Amino acid sequence: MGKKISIDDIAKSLGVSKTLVSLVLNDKADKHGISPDTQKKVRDKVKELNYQPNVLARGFRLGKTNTIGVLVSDISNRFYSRIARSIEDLAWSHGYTVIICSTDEDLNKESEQIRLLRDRKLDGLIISTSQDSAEPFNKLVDSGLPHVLIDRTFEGMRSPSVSVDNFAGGRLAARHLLHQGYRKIAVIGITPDHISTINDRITGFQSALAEEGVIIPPQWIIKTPFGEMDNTIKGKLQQFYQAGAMPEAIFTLNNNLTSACMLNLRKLSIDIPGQVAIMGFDDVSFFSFTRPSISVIAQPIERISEVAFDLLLRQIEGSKISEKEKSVKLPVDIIIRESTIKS
Amino acid sequence: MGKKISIDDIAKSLGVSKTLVSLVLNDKADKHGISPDTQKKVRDKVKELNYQPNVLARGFRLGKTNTIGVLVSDISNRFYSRIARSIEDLAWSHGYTVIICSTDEDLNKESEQIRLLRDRKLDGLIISTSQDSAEPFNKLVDSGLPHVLIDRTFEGMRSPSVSVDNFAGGRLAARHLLHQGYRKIAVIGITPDHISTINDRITGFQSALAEEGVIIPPQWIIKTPFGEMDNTIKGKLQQFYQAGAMPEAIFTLNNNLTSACMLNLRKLSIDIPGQVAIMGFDDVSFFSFTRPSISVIAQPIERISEVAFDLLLRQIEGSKISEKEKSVKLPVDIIIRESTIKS
DNA sequence: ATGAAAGCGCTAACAT
DNA sequence: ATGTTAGCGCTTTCAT
Repeated sequence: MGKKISIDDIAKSLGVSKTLVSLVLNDKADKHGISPDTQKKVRDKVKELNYQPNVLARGFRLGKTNTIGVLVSDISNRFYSRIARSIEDLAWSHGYTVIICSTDEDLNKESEQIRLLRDRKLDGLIISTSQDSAEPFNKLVDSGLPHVLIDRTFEGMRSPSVSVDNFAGGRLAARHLLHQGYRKIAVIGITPDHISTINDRITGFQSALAEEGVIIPPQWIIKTPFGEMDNTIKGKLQQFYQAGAMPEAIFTLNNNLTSACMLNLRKLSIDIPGQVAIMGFDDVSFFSFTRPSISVIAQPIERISEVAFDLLLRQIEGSKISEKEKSVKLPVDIIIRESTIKS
Repeated sequence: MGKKISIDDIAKSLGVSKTLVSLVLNDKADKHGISPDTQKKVRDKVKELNYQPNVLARGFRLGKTNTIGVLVSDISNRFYSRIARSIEDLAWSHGYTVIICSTDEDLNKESEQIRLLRDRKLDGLIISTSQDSAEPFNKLVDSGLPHVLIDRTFEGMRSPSVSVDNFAGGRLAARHLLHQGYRKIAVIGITPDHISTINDRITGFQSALAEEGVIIPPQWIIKTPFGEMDNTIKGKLQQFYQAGAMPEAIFTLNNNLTSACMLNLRKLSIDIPGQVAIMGFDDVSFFSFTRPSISVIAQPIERISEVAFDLLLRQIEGSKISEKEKSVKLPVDIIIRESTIKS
């Protein structure tokens, strides 16, 4: 309706300078010794005219947008949507809005998105990366764009990161399975091959198995392309089934894999855990009421989000992050349900 | 590394005016009869210097940001995260980024977010609203901010909207349940009371039941506050159970309710569908491999997103939307699985 | 076929 | 304690 009120309008209607108004509005009035009276006058007028600062002009001037970006492989994946949700809450409470981008595990798409978000002068980025090397992030560090990697990281990377102890998670899973008496165990992960979380989970898993002299044959370490999950899993499962060479247990490396695996086992009328046990990585509320309910390694989602946001905010605000704080590794939990319990 | 290149830099290094460069960059060169030669020179230099336009300056000047907002009650709800994901893909393919906001079913929070996004000069909004009246949106229409409501709408509202035929969905569910021989049926929805989707589902459900002379007693129409789902449902279920007055079937009005209901029934060791049948609204992939798998009314998520984005884009681009197109209502499907089949 | 210059709304260095 | 002014980088009207 009414045309846009600018800072100038309110300055003029008060017979003061816009500097003054700007100062008051940005809480710098006291520092500049502007009298309480004038301050009040300004604030009153702002209310009266219902002045809304032009955020774009401000951002343009300052090169700051109060917006952060969250890049994940797929926002409709429950793990990431919960992370996004937590970050969103934290962000809003600090006056930031969040832009969400799904990268589809495509490293070029991710680079493109980072470029675009950078052009838009986002203040910072929280990224679960699909890159295959630390290099792009070391460049990011050099460029000075605040960011923190979550979930997936690289050895010896200079970017701050918060991840989970995937290796320990793998070990936890293996120990439990071993303890239940399973020895012939398959693992299902996703490609590409460089995803750190997947690899750490696998190596942790293998290391604990190895201690008991158990080795997973190569054909039982399955990796499926993102987007081909269902087909790959269906194929492999059928193949095992028809060959009469089903593993005794399967360790699925993220919640989508767990679901896809359950679904296809179900279709083949294979009993869980009677014929195959299932152990998943990532908990999802549904897993507690499927039948059987599903044992998982659970990640501390809220905590990941909190630490990541804190690390990001501190960078944005210009504080130095010490080397110690730079790579946070959070513990995981094992939740034992029915899908792995030998009857 | 290198300091930021501006349009001026490239103008100077070419000995031309920045007008010229701007014209070329915005594909208005031909209209202004700028020679192909010069155009090429400009484009080459842009590449050479790796010029990145300052999006903020541009947005400031134009009052346009190539950003749209998506407001939903909770981005970690699977239904909304899938909608968000679809919209995100569409948006990116049209050069837009998307800001996501969760409103927690809080109408004030939603208003606040709309205000903030408007201040940020977002080009448009796609909203699954928590408001209790059409009024704020009629104001939005007047204010000229492009937007479209999804999922939830109001009668006689002037904003474009795309929703699903919730009434028909309710009927479909009722018919199926009746056909299976269930008569004593409870319904679980969420508060607040004005959510159109919930109400339409209920009235549709009741209308089909009524045709067979079946009436749901008031105490079997349960509504739980968002955020209290689990507790409310647990309480009610226990109460029914202890009173020995379990309904024969329960119609849960969104995917979270369905999950919470399944989970608590499970905890009480109540057999589904033996003791109670469950029919849900909203499909989730997990529902096909829970045991029992869950019958649902499924919504066309991709389609909702497509239509909504199209409607929004056309507004942003300034085309008039005809009255007919303004309220799109999409059909729903019923997916019959095990949770409602009488054995 | 091309350029000069104004101005979008804001902040901050520099007066006074 | 308050004001003047110069820009941030871009688009666009109006000249030439």
